[in-house]
Amino acid sequence: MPELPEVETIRRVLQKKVSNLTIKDVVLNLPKTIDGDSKQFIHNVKNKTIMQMNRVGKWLIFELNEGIILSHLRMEGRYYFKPTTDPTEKHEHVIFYFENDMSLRYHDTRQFGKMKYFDNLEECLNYLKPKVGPEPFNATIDDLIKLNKKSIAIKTSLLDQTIISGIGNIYADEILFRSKINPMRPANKLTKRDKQNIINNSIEVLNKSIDLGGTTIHSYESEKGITGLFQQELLVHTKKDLPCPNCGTTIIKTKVNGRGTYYCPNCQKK
DNA sequence: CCCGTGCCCTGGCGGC
DNA sequence: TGCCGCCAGGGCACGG
Repeated sequence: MPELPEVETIRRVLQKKVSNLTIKDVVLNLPKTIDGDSKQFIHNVKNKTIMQMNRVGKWLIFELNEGIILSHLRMEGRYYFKPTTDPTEKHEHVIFYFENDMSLRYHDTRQFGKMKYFDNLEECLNYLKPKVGPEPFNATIDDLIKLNKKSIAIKTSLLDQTIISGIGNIYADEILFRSKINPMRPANKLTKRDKQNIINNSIEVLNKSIDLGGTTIHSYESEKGITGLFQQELLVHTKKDLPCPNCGTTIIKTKVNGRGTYYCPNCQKK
């Protein structure tokens, strides 16, 4: 489940591997992965060169010498860089073949991820604008003013990418634990200090996770054979029935808006 | 506008 | 050993 640190890790890896490579061919094994006309997509990216990799929130951006590929991994999307001669494996839905006998393969078991082509960066960013709010690194208390009108749980608000972008289910739990805020607390019941704590802890958690190459839970791999080390830094997420590292109280697992949620009932009182 | 629910999908796992 | 149902949850469509 790639969140900002995982996508950033992938961006850094791909930046080294695919920069300056020219796409000689594209094979679409699952056309619905493409948002828009899939035949047109192939035509648009063929013979283009990948100049650099960028990222906005959880969205990955391939900047071509002409045009943009925008990619969202959703739950289980991954990229593998392999020799062209390697046989196609199950769930490799989009394969880019380069001129150097290497290939980039988009692998997605659950088929939730999407790719979309844009003629230029401006169009791509305009598409993202209404979907993606500021990342915690650039967020201020004023960006959280929207929370004042929200009666929904703060955890649910943190997952709303239009308010703050890049946080997913794992980091939301970790950020709220570090901020000593109950995940079910209504967003409009937060104090100014709570909001500042959320921003500060978001920056800290995301940065630390980026440094460690992300988190690995269930299916996530930044690259075949390499797993994220932030897993070892998790304080509450996946820690059901284990003692809180802060006070020793048993960590509870519950659901908030359908999402598995872990918290310490003592440190994160309502 | 605000909010909750269900959907997309596959595979892993627990229970029997 | 096999089958069934549940769970994983990012983003979006839809309905109240």
